[in-house]
Amino acid sequence: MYFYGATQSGWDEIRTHAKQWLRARNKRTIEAYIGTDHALTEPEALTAMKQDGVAVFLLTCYSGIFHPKLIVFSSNKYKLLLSGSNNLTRSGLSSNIEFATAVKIPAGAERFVNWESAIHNSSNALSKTLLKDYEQQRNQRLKKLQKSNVPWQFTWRKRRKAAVRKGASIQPKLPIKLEEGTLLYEVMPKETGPMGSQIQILKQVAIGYFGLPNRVGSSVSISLTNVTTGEERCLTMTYNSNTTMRLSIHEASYTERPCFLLFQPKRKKSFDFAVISEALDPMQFQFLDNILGGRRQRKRRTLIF
DNA sequence: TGGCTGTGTCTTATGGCGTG
DNA sequence: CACGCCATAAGACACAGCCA
Repeated sequence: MYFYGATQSGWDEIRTHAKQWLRARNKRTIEAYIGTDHALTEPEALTAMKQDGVAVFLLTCYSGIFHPKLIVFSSNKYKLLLSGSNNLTRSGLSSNIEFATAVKIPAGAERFVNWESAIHNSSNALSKTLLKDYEQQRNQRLKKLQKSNVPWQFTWRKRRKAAVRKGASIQPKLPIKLEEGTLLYEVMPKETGPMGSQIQILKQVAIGYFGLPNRVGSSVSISLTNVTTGEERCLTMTYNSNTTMRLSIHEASYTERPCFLLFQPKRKKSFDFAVISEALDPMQFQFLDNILGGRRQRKRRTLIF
């Protein structure tokens, strides 16, 4: 496959099917040629693909922008080309308006074979060094973007927002159900941490919801599971001397904002959580935004159901 | 050649400070 | 009290040097 950009959530959309496809017959392989232009491709996606048995190549020697969105199924006789407008991203595979078409060509079709060969010659197999280098330059770029106050997402003002009427009874599908005990927490545009991963927790919420003892210096360890990715981790929340309490949620980085966090208690000091971002989940985001009153203020909005 | 150890670098998690 | 800027501790990782 050939993609201008690939994200972790995009690969998550197809990884189960890809792995099943690989296992179904002997000698099946997947090769992925991924672009790095505009820093859309997430290093985590490349690592995950490689771990799942995909031969990953990064485009390194070309002019212009590497822009294809193409999947090729090859057999001895034919090649089936699925070419479209979507990248290997969750929004491209699920929520965007995209177009794709399928074309069957003979396996030896000269012009396409030459194209594939040219792409292969313009790329390098993903190595630790290559990945690290891309990751570093991408992080620097994201930091610069944040510092320059340029919003990550550009949306034309004339564009109408996703329409979920206030008080609408139809609830969009959320990764975490809004039931008794669910915490809906707004992420501020410039929360702290190197990549904006640190979320400050309101005192009332830290004590009342996460079980932090009400005295300076006390701390609580909580286990967090991202219900979208399945990642589980243990984090510490401390009552700092300046009455701030924080959590490092790297999924709520600058690139995902504006966004909401949803928490649901599982066991004692153990919570499921999900990030609902406006860019990736516009309907869900709008729905939650409406619940909180529909207008972001200087202070964060939060609600325990 | 392989294992161990010390050192440096980078990333992530955590906490302090200034300010409104 | 809480938002946003920043610093730093802790841990992961890479790599060189040494020795068996």
